Amino acid sequence: MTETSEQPIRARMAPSPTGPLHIGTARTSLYNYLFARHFGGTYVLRIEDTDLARGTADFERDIIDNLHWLGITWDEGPQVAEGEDIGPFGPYRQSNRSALYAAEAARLLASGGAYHCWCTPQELEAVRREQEAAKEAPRYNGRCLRLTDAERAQFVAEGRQPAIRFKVAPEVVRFDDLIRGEVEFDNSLLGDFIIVRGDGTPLYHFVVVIDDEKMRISHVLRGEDHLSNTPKHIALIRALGYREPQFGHIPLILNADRSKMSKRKSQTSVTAYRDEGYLPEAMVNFLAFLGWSPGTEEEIFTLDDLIARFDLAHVHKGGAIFDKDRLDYLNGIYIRSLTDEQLALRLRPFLPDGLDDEAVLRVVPLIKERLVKLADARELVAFLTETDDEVAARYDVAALVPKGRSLADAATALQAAREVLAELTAADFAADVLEGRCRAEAERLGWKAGDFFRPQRVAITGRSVSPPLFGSMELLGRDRVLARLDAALRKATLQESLA
RNA sequence: GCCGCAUUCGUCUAGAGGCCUAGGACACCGCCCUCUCAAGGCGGAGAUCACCGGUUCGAAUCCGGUAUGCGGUACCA
Repeated sequence: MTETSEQPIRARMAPSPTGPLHIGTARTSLYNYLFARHFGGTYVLRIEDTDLARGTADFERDIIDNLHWLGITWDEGPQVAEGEDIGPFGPYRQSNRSALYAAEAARLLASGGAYHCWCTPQELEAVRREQEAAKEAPRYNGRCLRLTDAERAQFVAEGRQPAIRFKVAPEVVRFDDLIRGEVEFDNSLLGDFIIVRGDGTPLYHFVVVIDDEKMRISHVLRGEDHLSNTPKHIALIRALGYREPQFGHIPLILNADRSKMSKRKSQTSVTAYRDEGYLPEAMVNFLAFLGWSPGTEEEIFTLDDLIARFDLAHVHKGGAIFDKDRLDYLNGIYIRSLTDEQLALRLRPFLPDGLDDEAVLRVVPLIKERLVKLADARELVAFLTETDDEVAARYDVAALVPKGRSLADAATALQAAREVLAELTAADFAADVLEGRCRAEAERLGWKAGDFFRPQRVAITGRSVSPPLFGSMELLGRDRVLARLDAALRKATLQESLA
């Protein structure tokens, strides 16, 4: 396979801190990580913060934190936001590498591989419009390549700051994409492009090539949106005398309408999913399968499983829609695979402080298989922290009444249950005991158990959907259960007397 | 417009010429279980493998064309 070249494998992720960690970036980072780890290679994090205003520190922090959250680790690069770089090829933030870029630009200028361009944005825009009107490919017309010394002097005198433009050789560029196979482009269609702005800051296409070379990157796995950019990069690589890494372009993650996943149409920040209570295990498993499969029917994979099994041969070529239903399903699987102790720990940040750690651990068995996301726990356990009044205020008396029964019936059942439960001591208030008593009572009265339990469920939790009734009662304790039953009884009789 | 890439159930996918009357999973529907809701079990529906034409005894799989979608075409990354 092509991926096992003699070169040591070095892969990288190169996020730009222009926003919080994006789902697409996370997936690309994951694939690179899996690839590097699978082959025992080195993984590098490079922050692409060329020419970005301040305020990016927060985004860098978000990106690094969330990559860590996903379980992705790297051998070189900043390990924490604003932290020191680790690794022999730093600095790993492009904002700290300006001198390198300037030197390489000067080298290209000296060799004739690039030239100064004095054209203003307005002039370029005008040319572009003309070309479009003439139905030509819009590309640089090469004016500044043919400038006379006098013209050049004139621009300098005007105080114009030249950009640096790369001279693209008009040749067909071919490369063997790790995922798509042989791809070829005609670079004569490209036109010379700018690599350094008039203000001296370098552009993406230029710095990415320099950094990948200087950081000895052997394999560049990136989104398919870069496929068309690759011939530019190869042209630059050749002009600079660099070694060509292997390129692989992975399919895009799509919005529901099949366009490239975007903030406008989808929830794209990893943090947002994290805040909803998705588990990193589920996220990783889900993301990995958006564009890759092991080639079998297995579908539950931990990060380590993925490292062991990941291969480029099974990476798809077509894009994949981000299907939240499937993420939900996987999240449930991973939630249920945790021990109660582990789940309690993960639930902690999602639950009110009023519930102590002990209480959280006790309620976990009741809600575990009812959780799609960790945040769902809030509503499920609310009855524990709500006051008796708050619970009573949540429901209408009609909710107490089982189908086919009257309010008077419900009151009777409630009263009967109250009496049976009141006989128990606080110490005997255990789910199995409670259930036994209530079932016996239902039978004695000739009620179906489910119907008999309904008014109690509503009275105790304030909701007609709740965790298992008797477990809930046990957690609440004798006094509060009786108080809530009494409150329900009062509501019912009050209603009856009004009727 | 030009260039490039892609195209199997609604979705994620298995599939590398005969094992495919196309398999799994999610979602959906039904039944079972059941104190509600879930979880779980069982079953159902759902894809003329984008289309057309080749190659071949045989094509979802190979070739060509078309269509559609997406991406790129910036002094964005």
